[in-house]
Amino acid sequence: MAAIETPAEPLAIGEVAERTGLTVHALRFYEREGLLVGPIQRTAGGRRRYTTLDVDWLQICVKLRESGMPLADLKRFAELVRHGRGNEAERLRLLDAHRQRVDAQIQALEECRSVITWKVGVYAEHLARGEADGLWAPTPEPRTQGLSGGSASDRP
Amino acid sequence: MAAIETPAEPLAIGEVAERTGLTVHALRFYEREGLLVGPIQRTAGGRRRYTTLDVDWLQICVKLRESGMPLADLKRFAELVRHGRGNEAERLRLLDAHRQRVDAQIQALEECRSVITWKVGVYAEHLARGEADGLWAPTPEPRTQGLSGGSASDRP
DNA sequence: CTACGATCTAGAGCGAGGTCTAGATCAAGT
DNA sequence: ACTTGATCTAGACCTCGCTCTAGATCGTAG
Repeated sequence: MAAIETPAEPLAIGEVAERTGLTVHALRFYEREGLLVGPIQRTAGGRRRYTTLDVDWLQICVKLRESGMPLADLKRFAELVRHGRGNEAERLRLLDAHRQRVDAQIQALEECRSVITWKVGVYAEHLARGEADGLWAPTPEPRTQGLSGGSASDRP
Repeated sequence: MAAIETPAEPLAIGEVAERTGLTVHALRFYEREGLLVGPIQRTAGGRRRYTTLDVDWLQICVKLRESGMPLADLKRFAELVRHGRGNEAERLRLLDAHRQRVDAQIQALEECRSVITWKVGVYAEHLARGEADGLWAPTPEPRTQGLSGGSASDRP
Protein backbone atom coordinates (compact mmCIF):
# COMPACT_ATOMS: atom_id res chain seq x y z
CA MET A 1 0.00 0.00 0.00
CA ALA A 2 3.03 2.19 -0.32
CA ALA A 3 2.28 4.22 -3.44
CA ILE A 4 -0.94 4.15 -5.44
CA GLU A 5 0.65 6.38 -8.01
CA THR A 6 0.43 4.22 -11.11
CA PRO A 7 -2.84 4.94 -12.85
CA ALA A 8 -3.43 1.37 -13.90
CA GLU A 9 -2.37 1.27 -17.53
CA PRO A 10 -2.50 4.23 -19.88
CA LEU A 11 -5.21 4.27 -22.51
CA ALA A 12 -5.13 4.95 -26.22
CA ILE A 13 -7.20 7.73 -27.63
CA GLY A 14 -9.84 5.40 -29.03
CA GLU A 15 -10.42 3.82 -25.66
CA VAL A 16 -10.71 7.21 -24.05
CA ALA A 17 -13.21 8.20 -26.70
CA GLU A 18 -15.27 5.17 -25.81
CA ARG A 19 -15.34 5.86 -22.12
CA THR A 20 -15.91 9.59 -22.28
CA GLY A 21 -18.35 9.67 -25.15
CA LEU A 22 -16.20 12.19 -26.99
CA THR A 23 -14.91 11.41 -30.46
CA VAL A 24 -11.19 11.02 -31.07
CA HIS A 25 -11.44 14.19 -33.12
CA ALA A 26 -12.96 16.04 -30.21
CA LEU A 27 -10.27 14.72 -27.89
CA ARG A 28 -7.50 16.03 -30.10
CA PHE A 29 -9.42 19.25 -30.53
CA TYR A 30 -9.76 19.72 -26.77
CA GLU A 31 -6.08 19.15 -26.38
CA ARG A 32 -5.17 21.68 -29.06
CA GLU A 33 -7.51 24.17 -27.44
CA GLY A 34 -5.75 23.82 -24.13
CA LEU A 35 -8.72 22.35 -22.30
CA LEU A 36 -6.65 19.64 -20.70
CA VAL A 37 -4.78 20.07 -17.46
CA GLY A 38 -1.53 18.34 -18.12
CA PRO A 39 0.25 17.49 -21.34
CA ILE A 40 -0.80 14.05 -22.49
CA GLN A 41 1.98 11.50 -22.45
CA ARG A 42 3.14 9.97 -25.71
CA THR A 43 4.57 6.62 -26.71
CA ALA A 44 7.92 6.44 -28.45
CA GLY A 45 5.99 6.41 -31.69
CA GLY A 46 4.08 9.55 -30.82
CA ARG A 47 0.72 8.09 -29.83
CA ARG A 48 -1.15 9.63 -26.94
CA ARG A 49 -1.40 7.68 -23.69
CA TYR A 50 -4.08 8.89 -21.34
CA THR A 51 -3.78 8.24 -17.62
CA THR A 52 -6.89 7.60 -15.58
CA LEU A 53 -6.49 11.10 -14.19
CA ASP A 54 -6.66 12.51 -17.67
CA VAL A 55 -9.82 10.54 -18.18
CA ASP A 56 -11.26 11.77 -14.89
CA TRP A 57 -10.67 15.33 -15.96
CA LEU A 58 -12.25 14.65 -19.33
CA GLN A 59 -15.27 13.24 -17.63
CA ILE A 60 -15.63 16.41 -15.63
CA CYS A 61 -15.27 18.34 -18.84
CA VAL A 62 -18.09 16.35 -20.35
CA LYS A 63 -20.32 17.11 -17.41
CA LEU A 64 -19.53 20.78 -17.52
CA ARG A 65 -20.09 20.92 -21.25
CA GLU A 66 -23.36 19.01 -20.96
CA SER A 67 -24.52 21.59 -18.52
CA GLY A 68 -23.67 24.34 -20.94
CA MET A 69 -20.32 25.64 -19.83
CA PRO A 70 -18.65 27.27 -22.82
CA LEU A 71 -15.26 25.98 -23.91
CA ALA A 72 -13.69 29.30 -22.97
CA ASP A 73 -14.65 28.83 -19.32
CA LEU A 74 -13.53 25.26 -19.39
CA LYS A 75 -10.22 26.45 -20.70
CA ARG A 76 -9.94 29.04 -17.98
CA PHE A 77 -10.63 26.38 -15.38
CA ALA A 78 -8.03 24.09 -16.86
CA GLU A 79 -5.52 26.91 -16.81
CA LEU A 80 -6.18 27.57 -13.15
CA VAL A 81 -5.76 23.95 -12.26
CA ARG A 82 -2.66 23.67 -14.38
CA HIS A 83 -1.11 26.68 -12.76
CA GLY A 84 -1.45 25.00 -9.39
CA ARG A 85 -1.91 26.21 -5.87
CA GLY A 86 -2.97 29.68 -4.98
CA ASN A 87 -5.96 30.25 -7.18
CA GLU A 88 -8.45 27.96 -5.54
CA ALA A 89 -10.67 30.89 -4.70
CA GLU A 90 -10.99 31.69 -8.35
CA ARG A 91 -11.70 28.08 -9.25
CA LEU A 92 -14.39 28.10 -6.64
CA ARG A 93 -15.89 31.27 -8.06
CA LEU A 94 -15.87 29.86 -11.54
CA LEU A 95 -17.59 26.67 -10.54
CA ASP A 96 -20.05 28.41 -8.33
CA ALA A 97 -20.99 30.87 -11.03
CA HIS A 98 -21.56 27.96 -13.34
CA ARG A 99 -23.68 26.21 -10.78
CA GLN A 100 -25.86 29.26 -10.55
CA ARG A 101 -26.28 29.27 -14.30
CA VAL A 102 -27.23 25.63 -14.18
CA ASP A 103 -29.80 26.37 -11.49
CA ALA A 104 -31.27 29.14 -13.61
CA GLN A 105 -31.34 26.80 -16.56
CA ILE A 106 -33.16 24.13 -14.60
CA GLN A 107 -35.68 26.73 -13.47
CA ALA A 108 -36.22 27.91 -17.02
CA LEU A 109 -36.60 24.37 -18.28
CA GLU A 110 -39.14 23.58 -15.63
CA GLU A 111 -41.12 26.58 -16.63
CA CYS A 112 -40.98 25.55 -20.26
CA ARG A 113 -41.98 22.11 -19.26
CA SER A 114 -45.08 23.28 -17.56
CA VAL A 115 -46.06 25.46 -20.48
CA ILE A 116 -45.63 22.53 -22.82
CA THR A 117 -47.46 20.15 -20.55
CA TRP A 118 -50.37 22.49 -20.38
CA LYS A 119 -50.40 22.84 -24.14
CA VAL A 120 -50.23 19.09 -24.59
CA GLY A 121 -53.21 18.88 -22.29
CA VAL A 122 -55.15 21.30 -24.43
CA TYR A 123 -54.47 19.31 -27.55
CA ALA A 124 -55.19 16.01 -25.91
CA GLU A 125 -58.52 17.24 -24.71
CA HIS A 126 -59.52 18.53 -28.09
CA LEU A 127 -58.45 15.29 -29.69
CA ALA A 128 -60.38 13.28 -27.19
CA ARG A 129 -63.49 15.23 -28.02
CA GLY A 130 -62.87 14.90 -31.72
CA GLU A 131 -63.09 18.60 -32.28
CA ALA A 132 -59.99 20.48 -32.99
CA ASP A 133 -61.02 23.80 -34.37
CA GLY A 134 -60.30 27.15 -32.93
CA LEU A 135 -56.79 26.29 -31.86
CA TRP A 136 -54.38 28.68 -33.46
CA ALA A 137 -56.35 28.90 -36.63
CA PRO A 138 -54.35 30.03 -39.63
CA THR A 139 -55.84 33.55 -39.69
CA PRO A 140 -58.30 32.90 -42.50
CA GLU A 141 -59.17 36.53 -43.11
CA PRO A 142 -56.03 38.59 -43.31
CA ARG A 143 -57.90 41.79 -44.03
CA THR A 144 -60.18 41.96 -41.01
CA GLN A 145 -57.70 40.27 -38.70
CA GLY A 146 -60.60 38.27 -37.30
CA LEU A 147 -59.18 35.12 -35.86
CA SER A 148 -61.10 31.89 -35.94
CA GLY A 149 -64.17 33.43 -34.40
CA GLY A 150 -63.22 32.63 -30.83
CA SER A 151 -62.00 34.58 -27.89
CA ALA A 152 -58.44 35.33 -28.69
CA SER A 153 -57.13 35.10 -25.19
CA ASP A 154 -56.07 31.53 -24.62
CA ARG A 155 -55.30 29.82 -27.86
CA PRO A 156 -51.53 29.57 -28.17
CA MET B 1 -68.66 42.96 -25.67
CA ALA B 2 -69.82 41.56 -28.96
CA ALA B 3 -66.54 40.70 -30.68
CA ILE B 4 -63.16 40.57 -28.98
CA GLU B 5 -61.55 40.07 -32.35
CA THR B 6 -59.43 43.17 -32.50
CA PRO B 7 -56.07 42.35 -30.97
CA ALA B 8 -55.79 45.70 -29.24
CA GLU B 9 -53.52 47.66 -31.53
CA PRO B 10 -50.90 46.10 -33.77
CA LEU B 11 -47.31 46.47 -32.74
CA ALA B 12 -44.24 47.54 -34.65
CA ILE B 13 -41.31 45.20 -34.89
CA GLY B 14 -39.29 47.09 -32.32
CA GLU B 15 -41.99 46.82 -29.74
CA VAL B 16 -42.34 43.12 -30.41
CA ALA B 17 -38.62 42.77 -29.99
CA GLU B 18 -38.88 44.41 -26.60
CA ARG B 19 -41.61 42.18 -25.34
CA THR B 20 -40.31 38.90 -26.71
CA GLY B 21 -36.66 39.42 -26.00
CA LEU B 22 -35.78 38.65 -29.60
CA THR B 23 -33.91 41.20 -31.69
CA VAL B 24 -35.58 42.80 -34.69
CA HIS B 25 -33.07 40.92 -36.79
CA ALA B 26 -34.11 37.65 -35.26
CA LEU B 27 -37.77 38.48 -35.80
CA ARG B 28 -37.22 39.05 -39.49
CA PHE B 29 -35.06 35.97 -39.64
CA TYR B 30 -37.77 33.84 -38.03
CA GLU B 31 -40.27 35.15 -40.51
CA ARG B 32 -38.04 34.39 -43.48
CA GLU B 33 -37.48 30.91 -42.15
CA GLY B 34 -41.19 30.22 -42.00
CA LEU B 35 -41.34 29.92 -38.23
CA LEU B 36 -44.40 32.10 -37.94
CA VAL B 37 -47.92 30.82 -38.30
CA GLY B 38 -49.61 33.49 -40.33
CA PRO B 39 -48.21 36.11 -42.64
CA ILE B 40 -47.50 39.27 -40.71
CA GLN B 41 -49.67 42.20 -41.70
CA ARG B 42 -48.07 45.26 -43.23
CA THR B 43 -48.88 48.95 -43.21
CA ALA B 44 -49.38 50.81 -46.46
CA GLY B 45 -45.74 51.75 -46.25
CA GLY B 46 -44.61 48.15 -45.87
CA ARG B 47 -43.86 48.02 -42.15
CA ARG B 48 -44.79 44.93 -40.22
CA ARG B 49 -47.67 45.11 -37.79
CA TYR B 50 -47.81 42.30 -35.29
CA THR B 51 -51.08 41.29 -33.70
CA THR B 52 -51.14 40.10 -30.12
CA LEU B 53 -51.66 36.60 -31.49
CA ASP B 54 -48.45 36.87 -33.44
CA VAL B 55 -46.77 37.94 -30.24
CA ASP B 56 -48.32 35.04 -28.33
CA TRP B 57 -46.95 32.62 -30.86
CA LEU B 58 -43.55 34.25 -30.69
CA GLN B 59 -43.56 33.90 -26.95
CA ILE B 60 -44.25 30.22 -27.30
CA CYS B 61 -41.42 30.05 -29.80
CA VAL B 62 -39.12 31.66 -27.29
CA LYS B 63 -40.07 29.11 -24.65
CA LEU B 64 -39.56 26.23 -26.99
CA ARG B 65 -36.23 27.60 -28.15
CA GLU B 66 -35.11 28.23 -24.59
CA SER B 67 -35.81 24.63 -23.86
CA GLY B 68 -33.71 23.57 -26.78
CA MET B 69 -36.16 22.86 -29.56
CA PRO B 70 -34.31 23.20 -32.85
CA LEU B 71 -35.61 25.71 -35.38
CA ALA B 72 -36.46 22.87 -37.75
CA ASP B 73 -38.96 21.43 -35.27
CA LEU B 74 -40.36 24.82 -34.56
CA LYS B 75 -40.87 25.27 -38.26
CA ARG B 76 -42.58 21.94 -38.54
CA PHE B 77 -44.89 22.88 -35.69
CA ALA B 78 -45.68 26.22 -37.30
CA GLU B 79 -46.47 24.44 -40.54
CA LEU B 80 -48.85 22.09 -38.82
CA VAL B 81 -50.65 24.92 -37.12
CA ARG B 82 -50.75 26.93 -40.32
CA HIS B 83 -52.20 24.05 -42.24
CA GLY B 84 -55.07 23.91 -39.80
CA ARG B 85 -57.36 21.19 -38.55
CA GLY B 86 -56.65 17.53 -38.97
CA ASN B 87 -53.10 17.21 -37.74
CA GLU B 88 -53.57 17.77 -34.06
CA ALA B 89 -52.31 14.30 -33.30
CA GLU B 90 -49.03 15.14 -34.92
CA ARG B 91 -48.77 18.43 -33.07
CA LEU B 92 -49.35 16.52 -29.89
CA ARG B 93 -46.66 14.04 -30.76
CA LEU B 94 -44.22 16.79 -31.54
CA LEU B 95 -44.82 18.60 -28.30
CA ASP B 96 -44.80 15.48 -26.25
CA ALA B 97 -41.54 14.31 -27.75
CA HIS B 98 -40.08 17.67 -26.94
CA ARG B 99 -41.34 17.49 -23.41
CA GLN B 100 -39.58 14.20 -22.99
CA ARG B 101 -36.37 15.74 -24.22
CA VAL B 102 -36.82 18.56 -21.75
CA ASP B 103 -37.30 16.06 -18.96
CA ALA B 104 -34.13 14.28 -19.91
CA GLN B 105 -32.33 17.57 -20.03
CA ILE B 106 -33.51 18.52 -16.57
CA GLN B 107 -32.34 15.16 -15.28
CA ALA B 108 -28.94 15.61 -16.85
CA LEU B 109 -28.60 19.11 -15.48
CA GLU B 110 -29.48 17.97 -12.03
CA GLU B 111 -26.80 15.37 -12.21
CA CYS B 112 -24.29 17.95 -13.36
CA ARG B 113 -25.41 20.20 -10.62
CA SER B 114 -24.74 17.67 -7.97
CA VAL B 115 -21.31 16.91 -9.36
CA ILE B 116 -20.48 20.60 -9.38
CA THR B 117 -21.88 21.16 -5.94
CA TRP B 118 -19.77 18.40 -4.57
CA LYS B 119 -16.71 19.81 -6.23
CA VAL B 120 -17.44 23.28 -4.90
CA GLY B 121 -17.68 21.71 -1.49
CA VAL B 122 -14.26 20.14 -1.86
CA TYR B 123 -12.68 23.43 -2.81
CA ALA B 124 -14.47 25.33 -0.10
CA GLU B 125 -13.26 22.93 2.51
CA HIS B 126 -9.69 23.13 1.36
CA LEU B 127 -9.87 26.89 1.26
CA ALA B 128 -11.33 27.02 4.72
CA ARG B 129 -8.43 24.97 5.99
CA GLY B 130 -5.95 27.12 4.14
CA GLU B 131 -4.39 24.16 2.45
CA ALA B 132 -5.07 23.63 -1.18
CA ASP B 133 -2.54 21.19 -2.39
CA GLY B 134 -3.17 17.83 -3.85
CA LEU B 135 -6.21 18.88 -5.83
CA TRP B 136 -5.66 18.14 -9.46
CA ALA B 137 -2.04 18.92 -9.23
CA PRO B 138 -0.37 19.69 -12.54
CA THR B 139 1.39 16.35 -12.80
CA PRO B 140 4.77 17.62 -11.68
CA GLU B 141 6.69 14.52 -12.69
CA PRO B 142 5.72 13.45 -16.16
CA ARG B 143 8.17 10.60 -16.20
CA THR B 144 7.02 8.68 -13.18
CA GLN B 145 3.44 9.80 -13.52
CA GLY B 146 3.39 10.26 -9.79
CA LEU B 147 0.61 12.67 -9.02
CA SER B 148 0.87 15.06 -6.13
CA GLY B 149 1.55 12.28 -3.70
CA GLY B 150 -2.05 11.66 -2.76
CA SER B 151 -4.52 8.94 -3.41
CA ALA B 152 -5.55 9.46 -6.98
CA SER B 153 -9.11 8.36 -6.57
CA ASP B 154 -11.09 11.41 -5.59
CA ARG B 155 -9.33 14.51 -6.74
CA PRO B 156 -11.18 15.80 -9.78
C1' DC C 1 7.41 -9.36 -44.64
C1' DT C 2 2.92 -7.81 -45.46
C1' DA C 3 -1.54 -6.22 -44.21
C1' DC C 4 -4.55 -3.76 -41.82
C1' DG C 5 -6.37 -0.86 -38.50
C1' DA C 6 -5.53 2.76 -35.28
C1' DT C 7 -3.21 7.25 -34.81
C1' DC C 8 -0.72 11.16 -36.22
C1' DT C 9 -0.73 16.48 -38.01
C1' DA C 10 -2.42 20.47 -40.28
C1' DG C 11 -5.94 22.57 -41.82
C1' DA C 12 -10.36 22.93 -44.30
C1' DG C 13 -15.40 22.48 -43.78
C1' DC C 14 -19.82 22.43 -41.62
C1' DG C 15 -24.50 23.30 -39.34
C1' DA C 16 -26.97 25.96 -36.20
C1' DG C 17 -28.56 30.20 -35.08
C1' DG C 18 -28.39 34.22 -35.56
C1' DT C 19 -26.06 39.14 -36.46
C1' DC C 20 -24.71 42.91 -39.15
C1' DT C 21 -24.23 46.04 -43.24
C1' DA C 22 -25.62 48.93 -47.01
C1' DG C 23 -28.50 51.68 -49.04
C1' DA C 24 -33.26 52.96 -49.47
C1' DT C 25 -37.84 54.29 -47.47
C1' DC C 26 -41.20 55.68 -44.12
C1' DA C 27 -43.17 58.54 -40.47
C1' DA C 28 -43.26 62.02 -37.09
C1' DG C 29 -41.71 66.28 -34.90
C1' DT C 30 -40.39 71.35 -35.56
C1' DA D 1 -39.29 71.35 -45.94
C1' DC D 2 -36.01 69.17 -43.09
C1' DT D 3 -34.18 66.16 -39.74
C1' DT D 4 -34.23 62.14 -37.10
C1' DG D 5 -35.08 57.62 -36.06
C1' DA D 6 -37.35 53.31 -37.02
C1' DT D 7 -37.94 49.90 -40.70
C1' DC D 8 -37.33 47.86 -45.11
C1' DT D 9 -34.65 44.11 -48.31
C1' DA D 10 -30.96 41.19 -49.74
C1' DG D 11 -27.28 39.13 -48.65
C1' DA D 12 -22.68 38.78 -46.46
C1' DC D 13 -20.63 37.52 -42.19
C1' DC D 14 -19.89 35.63 -37.48
C1' DT D 15 -19.28 32.43 -33.37
C1' DC D 16 -19.41 28.04 -31.47
C1' DG D 17 -18.21 23.50 -31.28
C1' DC D 18 -16.95 20.28 -33.38
C1' DT D 19 -16.15 17.10 -37.79
C1' DC D 20 -13.85 15.60 -41.55
C1' DT D 21 -10.24 15.20 -45.05
C1' DA D 22 -5.47 14.00 -46.73
C1' DG D 23 -1.56 11.85 -46.51
C1' DA D 24 1.84 9.83 -43.50
C1' DT D 25 3.15 6.63 -39.61
C1' DC D 26 2.74 3.16 -36.02
C1' DG D 27 2.04 -1.38 -34.32
C1' DT D 28 0.23 -5.85 -34.21
C1' DA D 29 -1.53 -10.24 -36.26
C1' DG D 30 -0.65 -13.66 -39.66
